[in-house]
Amino acid sequence: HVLLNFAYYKMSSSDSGHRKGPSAKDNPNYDLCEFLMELSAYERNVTRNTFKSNAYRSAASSLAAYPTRVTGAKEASSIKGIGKRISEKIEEFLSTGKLKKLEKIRTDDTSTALTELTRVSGVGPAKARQLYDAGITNIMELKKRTELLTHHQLIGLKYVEDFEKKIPRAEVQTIERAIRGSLSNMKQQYNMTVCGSYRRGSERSGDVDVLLTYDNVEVERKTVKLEESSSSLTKETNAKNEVAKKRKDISDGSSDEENHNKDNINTKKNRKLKADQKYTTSSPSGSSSDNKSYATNESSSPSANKESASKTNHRAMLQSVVHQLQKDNIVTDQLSLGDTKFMGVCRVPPEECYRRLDIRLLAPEHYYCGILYFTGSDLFNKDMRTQALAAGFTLNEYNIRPMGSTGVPGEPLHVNSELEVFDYIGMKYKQPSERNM
DNA sequence: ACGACAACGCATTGCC
DNA sequence: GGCAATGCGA
DNA sequence: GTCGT
Repeated sequence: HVLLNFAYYKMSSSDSGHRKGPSAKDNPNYDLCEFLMELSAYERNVTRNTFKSNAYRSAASSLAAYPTRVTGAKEASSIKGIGKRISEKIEEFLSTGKLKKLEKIRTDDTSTALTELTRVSGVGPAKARQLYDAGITNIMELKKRTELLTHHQLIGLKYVEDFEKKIPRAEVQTIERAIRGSLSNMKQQYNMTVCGSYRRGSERSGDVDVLLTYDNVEVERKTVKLEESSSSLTKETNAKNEVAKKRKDISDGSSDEENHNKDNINTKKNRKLKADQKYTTSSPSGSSSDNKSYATNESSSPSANKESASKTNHRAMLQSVVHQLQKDNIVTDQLSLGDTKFMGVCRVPPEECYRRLDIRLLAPEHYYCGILYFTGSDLFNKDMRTQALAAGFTLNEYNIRPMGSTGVPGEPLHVNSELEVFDYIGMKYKQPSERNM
């Protein structure tokens, strides 16, 4: 049962025991939600029917939000996401206390094995099947066959127990402080917000989801640099002006509810242009005297435009951040690392558990749509996107754009706070804690 | 009866 | 080597 | 499996 809860939480990344997060233990249909989630896991891991799996999960989610105990099939099928087949199953469960289909699944060796193997992060339905075909039926056996695993899966195996444990709110705060402390020692300063269910006020989180953005002055400086070293100036000049404009927008930005902007101080040190700065695209060169070893690639092709330049910068910046966190013994392992997203593992002693940590690096103009999106909840986002469409906008994790009459999205609107997004689409602002849907 | 069910970043594998 | 497809996660 | 067309 622990296992199934895990699968559920893993999918919903929501909290529990607070507000009305799906399947809080006090919900009157808790047992029904549980068996639906078990069926969801079965469809995912065994039959590999994602849509059925999602349908069961969606049904469980609706049921979790239902205020009273369901008493029969008729009542059940009135709930969104619950149709004929599921209401029949609910009926069976209510009258007999069990489900024949589920009893069978529980005793099925293949099903049991696949579900167990997918406890390992990085092992999905396909890999689990592959391992099972190789004769591996549980985690103990898997530990003897590590040559079959990718790097991600090895880390997942190493911490399989820890990753199933929820993170108490106080510990998320500890981790947050540790990261802030570590990053404050870098020359490049970052704006940071911890999102996910934590930001919605949850007492327990599945992982720590950090969003970072950088101050535009840095981008501007580099753009200038590119401009100087470039033979074709037009594009770069435009890019510079555009960035400068946005920079102004942000510094002018009225107060937002979290004061993000304010704790991101631009010290003179930051502004100082190191003429002799060594830019490298590779090794962050380790030396503690040069934390700011992310780089522009000066030797990049002369036609380098804004996009390619910022891409290069992002990659180096995120690498630099991760490097710093490793140096300070916060990040212990890495699952993946790219231009915009790091996924890995952290631990802040004296805590013994290793925790999943995600870091996303966003361009400043994407920051507020980013924290909105990554704060969730999933259902809240879905609802908000729908309302956005109704109001003539399209909203995603990067920006909000007006929908032209042709159906072609227009240019992204400037956004300097979460509130502004709500305003655009005529929605009353909701505190993060009010977004648990 | 029948298609949609979100879209995407990163790692790995498959293919040329 | 390069690019597409696949798996996985969230 | 459910929903909308």
